[in-house]
Amino acid sequence: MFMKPRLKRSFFNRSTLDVARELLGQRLVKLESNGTRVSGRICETEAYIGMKDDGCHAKSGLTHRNRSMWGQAGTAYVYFTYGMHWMLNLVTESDGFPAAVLLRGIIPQEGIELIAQRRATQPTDHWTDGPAKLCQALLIHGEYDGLDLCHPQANLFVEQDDKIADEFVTIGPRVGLNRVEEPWKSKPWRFQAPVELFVDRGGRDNDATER
DNA sequence: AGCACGATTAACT
DNA sequence: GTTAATCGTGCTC
Repeated sequence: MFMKPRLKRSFFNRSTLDVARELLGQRLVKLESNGTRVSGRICETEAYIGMKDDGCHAKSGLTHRNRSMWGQAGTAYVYFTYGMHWMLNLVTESDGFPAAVLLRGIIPQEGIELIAQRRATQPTDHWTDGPAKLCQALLIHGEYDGLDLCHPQANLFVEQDDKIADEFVTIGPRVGLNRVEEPWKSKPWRFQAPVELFVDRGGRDNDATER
């Protein structure tokens, strides 16, 4: 099994909307300390863009909590919310401009046994279909805030994988922004790819197990 | 110093 | 569809 290249900083150092769209289909990988790969293909993202965006944490200016958003593209912005949940964002655009893409869902690919353990109380379909759920599955927490995913030795990164064609991408408003004002509340900055697109159609060793 | 609330999840009626 | 869980953060007094 050959390894695909990791996404470079030039991928993240672009318009946040482009990055959010293009991340669909790409593979989020966590390398555990024993070398085990736990990964999934990204199927849902949201863009948060600058201090004017009322839905973006950067709206309140630079604080201890949100400082990672001002970092260079490819930096992780991991924050804690609701007293119990961690969320993973990937910082975009130029160094000094606060913007990031929230990863809201992945389709499990590798390390399934570990994911099953970490998400043991929930059915397969709901292992990684939410921003806090995927952080549970990959054990991503505050120590990852500020991590450079483009550093050659980072144990968390995004690997190149097959793109998702435009015809399959659903674009709509971001979710969970209850008290956010218009026009920000309704900006179509959420990108989704359907789960069916990621099912393994076999073709290699598992033809016999299909059908 | 106090307080309202959150880029959510899981359990429950 | 409704709601408890659970606490750091940012804003007001």
